[in-house]
Parts: sequence; C-alpha cells; structure tokens
Amino acid sequence: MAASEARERLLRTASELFYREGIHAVGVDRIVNEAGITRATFYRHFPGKEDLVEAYLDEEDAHIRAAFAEAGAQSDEPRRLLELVIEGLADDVALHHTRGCPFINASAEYPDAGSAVRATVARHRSWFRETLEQLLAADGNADPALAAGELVLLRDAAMVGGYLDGWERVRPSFVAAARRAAGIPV
Amino acid sequence: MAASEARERLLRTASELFYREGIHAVGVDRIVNEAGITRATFYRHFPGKEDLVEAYLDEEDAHIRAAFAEAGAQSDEPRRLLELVIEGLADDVALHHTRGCPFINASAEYPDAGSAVRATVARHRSWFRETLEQLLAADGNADPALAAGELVLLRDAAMVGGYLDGWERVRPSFVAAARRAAGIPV
DNA sequence: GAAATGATAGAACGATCTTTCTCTTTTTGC
DNA sequence: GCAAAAAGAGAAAGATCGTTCTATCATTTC
Repeated sequence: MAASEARERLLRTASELFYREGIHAVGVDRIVNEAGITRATFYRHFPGKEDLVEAYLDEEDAHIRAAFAEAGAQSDEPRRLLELVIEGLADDVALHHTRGCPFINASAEYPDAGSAVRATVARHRSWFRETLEQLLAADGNADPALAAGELVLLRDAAMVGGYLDGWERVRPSFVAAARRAAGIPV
Repeated sequence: MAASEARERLLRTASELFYREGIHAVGVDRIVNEAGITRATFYRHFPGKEDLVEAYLDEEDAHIRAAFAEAGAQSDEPRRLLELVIEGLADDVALHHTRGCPFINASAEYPDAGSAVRATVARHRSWFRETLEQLLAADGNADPALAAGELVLLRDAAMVGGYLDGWERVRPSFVAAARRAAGIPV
C-alpha cells in the first residue's frame, strides 16, 4: 500500500502553493495543473479541498515532530536539547519558513475555531507547548509552564517577524529573548 | 466635505467582515448587502476591492496612532508612557483584537511583498518600531533598537497567541516578557 | 486471463467572484 | 428653484470557484 505517486505529487504541490500564496488564493485548477494530475484523480484521493488543507497541515506537523525527535537523538541532556530547539527554530525561520508560520497563516483564513483546520492547528500547538514544558521541567526550570508559554510566544513572533520584517532584523532579539525565557545564560 | 454616510457604513461593515472572517473569504456581495448599499455606490467610492482593503488597514493604523497620541497626552514621562503602552496593548488584545492582528492576518493573504496592501502593513510596522525606539531612548534604555525589536516581537506574539490560545493563557507570559524587554522592573 | 483498481482526459454543473452597465430617485450646493 | 453630485435598484458581464460526471487507458491482483 505504498502511497500512490500521483497522490504524493498532489500533496507536495498543494502544500507549496498553500504556503507560498495562501489557501483561498489557490484554486483546484492551479493545483491539479501544476501537479500534473487531473481533477478526477484529485477527488479520488481527497473528499474535497479542505481535506487537502488538513493533510498539508498534518504534514507540517509531522515535519516538526520529526525535527524534535532528531534533536532528541542527538543529546539526552535537557539543557543541550533546549539549545538545539532554539537554534533549530532560528534556522528554520531563516531557511525554510520565510513566508511565516503555516498554522498561523491558515488560522488567519479559517476564523471558525470549530473547523477541522483550526482543530489541526490547536492539536499542533498543544503538542508543542507540552513538549517544551516537559523539556523545561526536565531542565529544572522553576516555572516550566510560564517559560513554555514564553517560548511559544517567541516562536510565533519569530515566524511573523521573519516574514514581515526580515529575519536578520528579528534574529538578535529572538535569540536573546528565547535564551532568557528558557533560563539559559547568554 | 463630510465623508458620505454610505461610504462610512461601507467601510465600517467591510472592516468588521474582513477582520472577523478574512479578506478573500468575504465577497463584495456580502459587504454591500450587510452595509445596505448597492454595488454602484461601492464602486463610486472605491476603484476596487483591494482599495477597500487598504482603507481598512489605514483605519486600523489610524486607530493605533490615536491610542498612542492619547497615551502621550496622559503623561510626559517616558517610563510611564512605556507602561501605558504595554498595558494598552494587553487590554487591546483582551477586548478588541480577539481575532488576531489585522496586519498579520492580511499579510497571510497577500504574499506579494510589493503589493499595496503589504506596503501599508510595512508602513504601519515601521512607524510602530520607530515610535517604540524613540520612547525607549527617551527612557535611557541602553540599546533602544534591540529593545524595540523585542517589543515588536512580543506584540506580534500576543496578538497571535491571544487569538489561537486564548488571552488568559498568554497574558502572564506577555506582561512579564514585555516589562523585562523594556527594562521595567517587575 | 479476468476482474478490480487507479490514473487520464475533458466536458460540464451551479455557484460565486469582481466589475460594469443603464436607469431612476434622492440629496445637496448655489 | 435649479443644476450637480450621490445613492438607489437591478441586470449582466466574464472569469473562476469547488465539484461531479462519463469514458478510456494502464496497472495490478487473484
């Protein structure tokens, strides 16, 4: 049951278009044309466009969790892991996510908090917050919940600021604030 | 030269719809129906929908500048002004901007950095950053540019976090981080 | 080899999108 | 009171939206 090649091309193309140009701004025509498939193939793999949006966000979520797992494989020390996470975030904004945060951008287009898309966003954010909190607690942080909250704040800010103001302008403030929030001496 | 009443109703209705539901998600039909005007009136006052979007963002910009001016009228002390700004930001997210930041949300839908909408966003953000920097410099901050950068970060984060996670969850982290960033003892 | 599944091709659906048009009525300024 | 500007109503343009359809071809599976 290897995922079909057409399906993978479809999802990859849609993800890139959604991220780069926005969701409502990209029509099904664009997607199927650039993916080199037909509408029939599209609707055989996904019930509708919104399910494709969910798959796009699920994929982003999986990427980030994989990056965390990879960092976890590099070190067992909580302090070192926190540093890796902060560095990884900075690199990610600088190199890959230069058009903002996929989850934040999608939420701007999906105001209904009960929608499936927003539920996917909420799931991702909960996982991120809880993972940071556990990491901070393992590092002996005095108030892991508060510190995790600050790191979530700063990740959002880095994504937005990197997109709208340019990363080179945001980087110093972000790194300084993030290390302080995590209780890591600068 | 009083702005016509129909135009005001149009802009007010459009602003609310754009903010609450997103820009691409709201059609001209919705706007003119809910504003109680006709398409002809719409296109007499604005060349097109995008100009209405710009007017919406300009209005948001004017509101925030007015709030700053009002704070400036309350005190001449830079330190007190910084506190007022941080408190005002927190209250604004809690009470009015519960659907995120109008500029960030609009930018999610307008990926072209050269577009008129994005230019309006950039103008607003430059003004905000520079105003903060001057305020911090007047307060004797050691590195006003860095601190202003951190406050911009934190405002973005507060807007996004308040929308997606709920303000009560974000507030403590925001206030603590903002006062620290501005060099105000907690 | 037959049957089932997945992909291709392309037309077509109704709905909605932004914009433009004509015509009539109301308000405003001098 | 008259001329000019603004707002009203409503049709209609042409494009694009998401979705569904029929029919054909390729590939796999038992």
